[in-house]
Amino acid sequence: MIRSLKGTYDILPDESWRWQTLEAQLHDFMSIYGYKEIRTPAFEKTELFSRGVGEETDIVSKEMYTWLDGGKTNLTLKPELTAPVVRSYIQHNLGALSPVTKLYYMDALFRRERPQKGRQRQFHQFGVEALGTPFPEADAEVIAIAYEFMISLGITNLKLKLNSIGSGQCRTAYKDALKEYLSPHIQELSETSRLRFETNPLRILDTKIEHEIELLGKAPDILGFLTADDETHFSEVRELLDGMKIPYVLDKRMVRGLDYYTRTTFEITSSALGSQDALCGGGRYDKLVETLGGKSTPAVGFAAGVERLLIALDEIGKTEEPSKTDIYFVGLGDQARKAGIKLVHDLRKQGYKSNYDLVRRSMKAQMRESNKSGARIVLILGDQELENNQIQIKDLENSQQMTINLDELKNHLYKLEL
RNA sequence: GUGGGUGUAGCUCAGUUGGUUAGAGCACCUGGUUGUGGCCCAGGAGGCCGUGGGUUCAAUCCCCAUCACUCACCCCA
Repeated sequence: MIRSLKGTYDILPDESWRWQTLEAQLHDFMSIYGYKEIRTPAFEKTELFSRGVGEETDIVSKEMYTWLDGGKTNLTLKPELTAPVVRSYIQHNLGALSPVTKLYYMDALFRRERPQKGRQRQFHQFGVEALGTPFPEADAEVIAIAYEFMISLGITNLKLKLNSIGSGQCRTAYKDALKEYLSPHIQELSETSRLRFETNPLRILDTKIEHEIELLGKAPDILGFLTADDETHFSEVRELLDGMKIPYVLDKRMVRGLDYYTRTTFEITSSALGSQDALCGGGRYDKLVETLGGKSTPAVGFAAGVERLLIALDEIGKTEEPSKTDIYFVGLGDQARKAGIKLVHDLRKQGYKSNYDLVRRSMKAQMRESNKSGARIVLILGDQELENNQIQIKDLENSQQMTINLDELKNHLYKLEL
């Protein structure tokens, strides 16, 4: 038997309606905020990610599905969505149409990791990017979208974590200060932390090892290194969030895994998830457009994990699947079945969700099927009714049944508000 | 890449201290007289007990390997 690959899975009919619902909610929500959808290809040149996301990140260094196309071009299944969106933004010069470009997406992405709860190799994210503005209003709007969308879905136990990692100059200064603080303790650090000490010291802040956390408690504070401008920006973001009554906690140890972030970073977690508890992560990336060859364009955005959202929604109880069918036709005998097919065809053209038996089963079986289908109304047609141009109409909720003239069927259905 | 757990029916799981026809619940199918669902009752279909090897008179059970799934680490959505 050929099975789906590790870390990939099928969304089966029992599950797919939840995805459809979520997608519909997303589209509605984004139109309220004035964001437009963008869709980019499933694969890109590898260079886009190594340059955009950062050579040293885990994503680029060990998680990408990369191959040589036609023996010469290095391609990669997208492991991340911001870089492709920015690539498209530059390529089509979207910035020329308006000072601010507000985009959203929902898409599949690919990372070669060991799967676990809330982590697959092919998974889905939705997210937004607001390109073209350096102002805190944009940070606040993007954070508000992430937070309020989850609230609107009914997810509880949300925790919004906020931080600022400053911009260029102060980051360099902070890195030095952090290294200076840590260097006398370098023997106490774990192997990975020692490696990061050389490659990317900020990531040491991410550690989950107890004694390292303790050690870092006395480390210099990144907020103390922010330039005056960075500081103003950050406090305005907070002020705007306060004004919108969006609750957050400051987490100065939160450093996002991708290289392109500047200033504001944030993350939303939920205790409904397992160990992979981040529902959403994002922040400002003022240098990325430039890095990818566009003109200097400040921007801010986030991405959220769709599978994780669905897990969180599971925890608060499943919603009912919307009714599958309204009308079920039960036919007795060849003539009636044939007449029924024409009748159902007609009803379907009028938009009624209607079904009939495709395997020529007994009446009892057809009645059972009608019940299972969730139909409210059963139409029963046999030789007797056929002769008299009549049909039986049965309400499955109260078991009331009556014989009506076929010509009056539409009126009856209309009255039932189906 | 590393570690733990688990592989028996479509699903959730029993079970055999190694012994001949491997079980339950749910789901599915067919019936319970003439053309009527849900509840109930009866019957039925559906398993190389993950795969390969070893021990044994005998393995679904014990041993080894392997694969898959799963959770966790790393990291992230």
